[in-house]
Amino acid sequence: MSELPPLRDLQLFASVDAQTLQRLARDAKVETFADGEVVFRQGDKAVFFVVVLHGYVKLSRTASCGDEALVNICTAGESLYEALTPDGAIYRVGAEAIGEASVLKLSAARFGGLLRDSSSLARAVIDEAARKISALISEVESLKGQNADQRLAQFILSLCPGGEDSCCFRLPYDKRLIAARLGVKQETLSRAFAKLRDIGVRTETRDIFVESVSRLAAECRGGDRHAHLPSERGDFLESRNVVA
Amino acid sequence: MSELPPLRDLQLFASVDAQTLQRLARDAKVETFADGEVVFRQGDKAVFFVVVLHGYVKLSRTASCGDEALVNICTAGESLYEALTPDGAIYRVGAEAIGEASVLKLSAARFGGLLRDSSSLARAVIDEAARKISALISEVESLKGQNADQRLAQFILSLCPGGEDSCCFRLPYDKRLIAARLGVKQETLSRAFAKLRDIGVRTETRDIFVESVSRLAAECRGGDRHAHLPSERGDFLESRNVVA
DNA sequence: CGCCGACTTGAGCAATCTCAATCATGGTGG
DNA sequence: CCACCATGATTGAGATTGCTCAAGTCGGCG
Repeated sequence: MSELPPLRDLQLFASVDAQTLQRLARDAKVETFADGEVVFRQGDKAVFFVVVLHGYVKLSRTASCGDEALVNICTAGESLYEALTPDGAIYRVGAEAIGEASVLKLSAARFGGLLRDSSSLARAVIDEAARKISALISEVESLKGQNADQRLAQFILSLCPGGEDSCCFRLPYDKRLIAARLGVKQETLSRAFAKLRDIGVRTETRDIFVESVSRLAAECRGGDRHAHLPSERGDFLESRNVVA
Repeated sequence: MSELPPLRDLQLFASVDAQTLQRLARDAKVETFADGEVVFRQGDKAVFFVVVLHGYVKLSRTASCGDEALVNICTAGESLYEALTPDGAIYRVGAEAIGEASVLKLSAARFGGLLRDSSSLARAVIDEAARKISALISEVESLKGQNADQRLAQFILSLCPGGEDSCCFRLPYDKRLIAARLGVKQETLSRAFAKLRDIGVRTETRDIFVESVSRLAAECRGGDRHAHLPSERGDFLESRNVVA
């Protein structure tokens, strides 16, 4: 139970009116989780609307046959909106902290009420949903149309800070999770990393060094086979606001 | 340009207040399309919020390398919400009629304004977004965790009318599209249909006869390997409303 | 030192794709 | 009525991709 941070700083609430923000703050609870701790389970009654404050929270859905599909990895400022069923009654996916993480919990019932009263809050939620949809469409697109190597290339690309054509940075979480996120087995991911080595992507445990971001971007579009149309950076991370 | 149908009858607008509905109707345009006609193109400026009135509209996204991933097939009462980018400026996917179809076009600018003024409309959009998210999560889940046979089984299952354990019905669109929807090639789909024949799913061109729906449901959970946890009907089609 | 977890690598296998041939089926024009 | 074609669907054979299982490496850390 740590201090309540200013809600205004969260992307989700950036343009919500002050009064609503104040009301939200009134019953907001902050909770911290250690690595691997469960935020909520798939099937639980959805009593809270949850927003990530810091760290990463993994959303995954386990099918009746037992295998688990990673749905998203949410980070600071994102809600766990996609965890809710369309009727908002239960969580359709489970949520678990990756590394230490803290979240904001808002009473779902009260949140629903504020949604009715505040158009800026409603708008914020609509924008948030649009971002989630956008990210999911990107995921479906890459699952259907790209092989493991290309998906990894795109993922790394999405992590590259803009600006320089060569860059280095650290992977946000371990390779087991990256594999799950890309929808492949760890062994396959490992081999994909090996292939990227040939086009100037060096990896050292968790550190990545990209020789040429543009070279990498070309890889996403299919190695060397085709090569036209302007590049378009994939959005494993997203931003902005929606509808009209 | 046909008659404007009562907006109230569309699932999307079912619980929107009368005044807003009236305002929506004021500038709503109905447009009809023949099979294969383009409703809008990927990258177009998003000047309309579009809702399907009847028939099917295919949403697909073509990557820079040219191959096209089917994102969704929308039917009566559904909006083409997921076509919008998070900032609502352009369409991130293209829309095309499958067979004859008609849609409602609402000025995006005006729609945005009404969204601010009417909490019931905002709520309707939030619910719609939640349904889209739910469907997309199901799709990601099945792409990551199931093979082609299981995906087809689940798809057919989602088309079975409830009630009887055996049933027959007609496929809503041709196998080319079903293949795209499931993310496999037509040949693979054809072989998957052949396998389902062994477990009592007979196909005659476009007509399907399912001997035992429960037998089919078992197939989705992994053929015969595992068999616990209560069944849960996949949602290629969805319904209901959201967020506490 | 020795174990453990995370990662890598190898070899064989299964699922899916690709390319190509074949088979309805429905419509068209003679 | 029939020959002919176009389209969608099926089937086969071989190439690819990714998976499984198993072994091996590497870096902490007790």
